[in-house]
Amino acid sequence: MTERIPEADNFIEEFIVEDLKNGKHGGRVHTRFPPEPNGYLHIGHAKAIVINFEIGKKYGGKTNLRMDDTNPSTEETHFVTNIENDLRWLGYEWEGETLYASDYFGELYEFALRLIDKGLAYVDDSTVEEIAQQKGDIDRPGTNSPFRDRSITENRDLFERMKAGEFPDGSKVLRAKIDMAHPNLLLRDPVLYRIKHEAHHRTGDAWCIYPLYDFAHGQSDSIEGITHSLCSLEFRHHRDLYNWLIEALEIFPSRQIEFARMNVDYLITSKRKLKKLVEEGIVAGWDDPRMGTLAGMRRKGYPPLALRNFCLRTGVTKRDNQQEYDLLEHNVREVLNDTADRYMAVLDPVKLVLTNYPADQVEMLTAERQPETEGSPALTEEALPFGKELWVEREDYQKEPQNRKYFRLAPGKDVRLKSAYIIHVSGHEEDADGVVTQINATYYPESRSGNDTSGVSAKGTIHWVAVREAIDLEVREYDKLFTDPTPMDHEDRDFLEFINPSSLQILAAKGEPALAKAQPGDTFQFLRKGYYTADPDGTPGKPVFNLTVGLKSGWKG
RNA sequence: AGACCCAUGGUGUAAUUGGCAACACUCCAGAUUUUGGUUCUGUCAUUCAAGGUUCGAGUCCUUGUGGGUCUACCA
Repeated sequence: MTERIPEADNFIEEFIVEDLKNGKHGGRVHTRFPPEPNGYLHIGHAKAIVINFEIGKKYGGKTNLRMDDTNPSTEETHFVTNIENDLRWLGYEWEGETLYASDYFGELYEFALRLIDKGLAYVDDSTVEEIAQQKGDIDRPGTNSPFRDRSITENRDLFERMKAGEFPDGSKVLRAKIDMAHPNLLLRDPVLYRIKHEAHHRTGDAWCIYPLYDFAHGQSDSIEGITHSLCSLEFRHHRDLYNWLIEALEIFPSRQIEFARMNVDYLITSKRKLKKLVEEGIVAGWDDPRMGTLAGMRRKGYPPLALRNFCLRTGVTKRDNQQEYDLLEHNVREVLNDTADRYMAVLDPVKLVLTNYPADQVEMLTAERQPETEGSPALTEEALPFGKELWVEREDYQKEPQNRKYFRLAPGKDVRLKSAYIIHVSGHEEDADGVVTQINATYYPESRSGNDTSGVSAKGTIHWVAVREAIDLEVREYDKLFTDPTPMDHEDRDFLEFINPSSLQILAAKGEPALAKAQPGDTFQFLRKGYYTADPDGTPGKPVFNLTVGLKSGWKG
């Protein structure tokens, strides 16, 4: 077998390549994504998912999905299903079944016993406050617990009785016996097990003692034979404990490597804050398109490929980073430009009447739907009704344009109606307030799209919808949820002070009839406006569309 | 303040591990365009500071500066 090791693209892969070259673990690479099933996945998780799964894929390895469910108080099964859905949607399939740290409770308990037997763990009767007190300070060594020197026999007995349910919550914990003066506070006799007489979402009442993160995560990695355990920077200090436990327990040496989590402008990734947005009714739910959750971005219409590209292209390093919103949106547009079919919808309609067009005539034109891709022009398909009365965009009309380079509707202008005719604008009617109520124009009968013999040239092209055949659309125009790119970074102000009051505008729009077939999740480009995705709230009679991302506009009028 | 981590255009990431600092996004300008979209071309802009090693330093060393993380019976 001649194995070629792929070239490393970042420092984590450099470590992996190094391990591979040294023949470590027999050339095996095994990563994992270990969410806690107590909330919804967000863009930050997406980054971790992409890193873990892509590395697994790249180096011929495997990636597990493991629920880090060691705290019965906060975890629920329905989150598990959600996480699985999000992962599949993102485009990843994990190795085998979904795994659970709680499946290892038995082994973990044995590990604890092993530690006790080695004199490396003890049962402590101190209270939470006392333990915090003993911990010392950042520049003050801690002090030993009065229970630190219990005999192995006594520790074993006490721990077994903890498990048997003889003691109430909080009365005892199991602690590792390391060094109360260690510069890394995590090694000052960390708590390994706590008593919680609570039912667990999977193990039910089988246990009343539960391991803490530091005594569950690394051990789960070991049990699963994870070779590279990738996590975010804030776990750096845990690595010392992670390694200490591997040595003490003499178990499979998984290697923890930390990378910087991804931050994105205008998006928050704090579970607690996300929850607050939902609970205070600031957003419609966890899947509100303004949320940085995967569910929200899915509903907004972000293609999974765009998210993967975004995560991949922003790289993997150890420095704090703040990604620009523009880059996220660029990745979304890039994918959608290649994949979204094109339709016309008028978001802010005003009536346009073609005075020289027969009143009862309806013409079926053809429109280009598929986007033009390299080498193949846009395909022409699907009928598009045209008539005397049309809806056009209010902002596409100006009574007296100031800019000489304005090419859209205005008195005296010739403008192309996309896929239809060129028209000559004669003028408009307005109400007492000067608001335009109708635009009048004539059309050039020989200028029909596809066989234009009129000789008329129009600089501008606008979208439109035939009044009689138009269907009603509810269009939800989403904007950024916050007015500040980093609402969490203000020590003196709460992030809720930066809520964008106009992050959602609901529009009564007019769409071409073909749009009636839209299924929830379908994304289209509304010509000249943006990409819109059909929302589950829509009904057959009245589709609802969410703004996924707007088109860029080079117009600086 | 102790330990640990980090520092390259506006943002993010590269630089064959000591050999002409580049790519993407953004901005701006132009070409093409029946979407003021896409595509194409071009412009502006970068190594935290000081010292040292070296023919040569973004890269190695020292000191400093700035930022981050850590004192939950959460993960």
